[in-house]
Amino acid sequence: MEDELHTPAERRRIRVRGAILEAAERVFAVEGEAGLSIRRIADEIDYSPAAIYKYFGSKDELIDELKEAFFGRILESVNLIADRAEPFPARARRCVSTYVRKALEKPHHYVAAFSGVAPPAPTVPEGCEFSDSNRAQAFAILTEMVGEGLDNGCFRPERVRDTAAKSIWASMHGLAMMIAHFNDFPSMATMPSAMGQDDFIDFHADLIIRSLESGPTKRD
Amino acid sequence: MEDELHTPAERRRIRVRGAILEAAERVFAVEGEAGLSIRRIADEIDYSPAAIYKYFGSKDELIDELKEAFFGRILESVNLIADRAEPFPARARRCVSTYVRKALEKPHHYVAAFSGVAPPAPTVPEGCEFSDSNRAQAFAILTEMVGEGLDNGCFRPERVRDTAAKSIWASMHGLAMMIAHFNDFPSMATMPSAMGQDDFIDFHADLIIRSLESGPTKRD
DNA sequence: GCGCTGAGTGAACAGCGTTCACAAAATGAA
DNA sequence: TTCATTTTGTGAACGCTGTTCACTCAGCGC
Repeated sequence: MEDELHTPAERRRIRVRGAILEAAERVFAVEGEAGLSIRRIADEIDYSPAAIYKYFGSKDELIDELKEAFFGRILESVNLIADRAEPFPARARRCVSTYVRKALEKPHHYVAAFSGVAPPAPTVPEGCEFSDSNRAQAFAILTEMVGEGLDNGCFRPERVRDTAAKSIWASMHGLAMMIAHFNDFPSMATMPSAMGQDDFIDFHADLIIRSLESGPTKRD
Repeated sequence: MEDELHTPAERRRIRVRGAILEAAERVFAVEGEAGLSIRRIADEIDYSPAAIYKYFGSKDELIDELKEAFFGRILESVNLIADRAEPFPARARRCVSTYVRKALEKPHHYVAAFSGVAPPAPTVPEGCEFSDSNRAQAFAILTEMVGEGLDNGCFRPERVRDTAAKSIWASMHGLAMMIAHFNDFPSMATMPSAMGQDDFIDFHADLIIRSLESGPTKRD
């Protein structure tokens, strides 16, 4: 593809733009949306705050790019698992647990990506953080996975694929949010759990996939 | 109990405090955390911004009270269902769907309540939004429900109660967040779904409970 | 009436996102 | 090279935010 940009001006531009993103990423990962200010980024890269606006239309636009890129990386990892040669229900569980683990590598990113509330009216999606592309891809991966389970005879056929896919997404999203929010989940301070975080992710993934499985509940 | 406060000063104080909370609640429900400022509340109740600080230590403290109260109301509703005389797996599903529906009555409240990220280190829980009381209650309701299912023989006994309870919480939390974030979930713009939001909540609740059920997968 | 405690206020501080007029630099054309 | 044009970067400002502080004033016990 035509990725090479020739003129020095173009190369300088994408380099500075990259530096802005990189500084923002660094601060955001540690301090979250609260600790990230335009002036902070400007300090970090030795530019004036106004300079940022030559590269990004607004702070929201900049942050959206961080979120989308991160979410894209999550999907990439899940895709790698989904395409692997591995017996099916185990592979499905692995997709779920991979999604959750990847999301938790940058909790601030993940939580922020889902922190907006869409307007209730059927207006233009203004508050929505995700590009249709990322949403569609997440959805496509899961739908394909469910379809495979149905073809295998591994999943009950009574429900349509996309509904089940969305349900899976909701459940694994919920776990990622829970762990990100309560740092000690599942072993909360008020009521400790015998199970560690890593085992719990696997347990949860198992429950999610099991809810779609057909036949007697066997376990490996 | 001794709820009656006698002196006029005391009564005036709780009245003004209530007015602040009520104004904040009103603005917050419609415009979310972004639209809620101390000056806005002050305008709404015809006080000066500084006056708010005679009643609340900080804006965060005020908002935390809104979130906790709302979450408490959700739990109240779920508790009502949990205590009802209804055949078991159906009642369990109803608890889940009630939680989600209640949460979605004020999406801004619910999302905001879970939007923080806890610090990774084993420090004092500073960023945590929930009082131990609310967390513990949510957890207790679900644990008791799972226990009942185990005693019924309705649930598989292979896992401990509190682990399953937390898994349920995560899954239903995920659905509430998804719907709050994507206003059109589950029927997203890129890939429409045949199922409406209400039916989807029931479907998801069914999947969650089903994942714990023992025996052949029968449906009513 | 006197003193005191608490409610309420206006002004200010530091920080925020953003804009704008302007300087400096890089670019393309002659 | 020289000139004109476009792009990149800046300092200062605007209006907003949460919060503090010295201050006034009303209500209360004595």
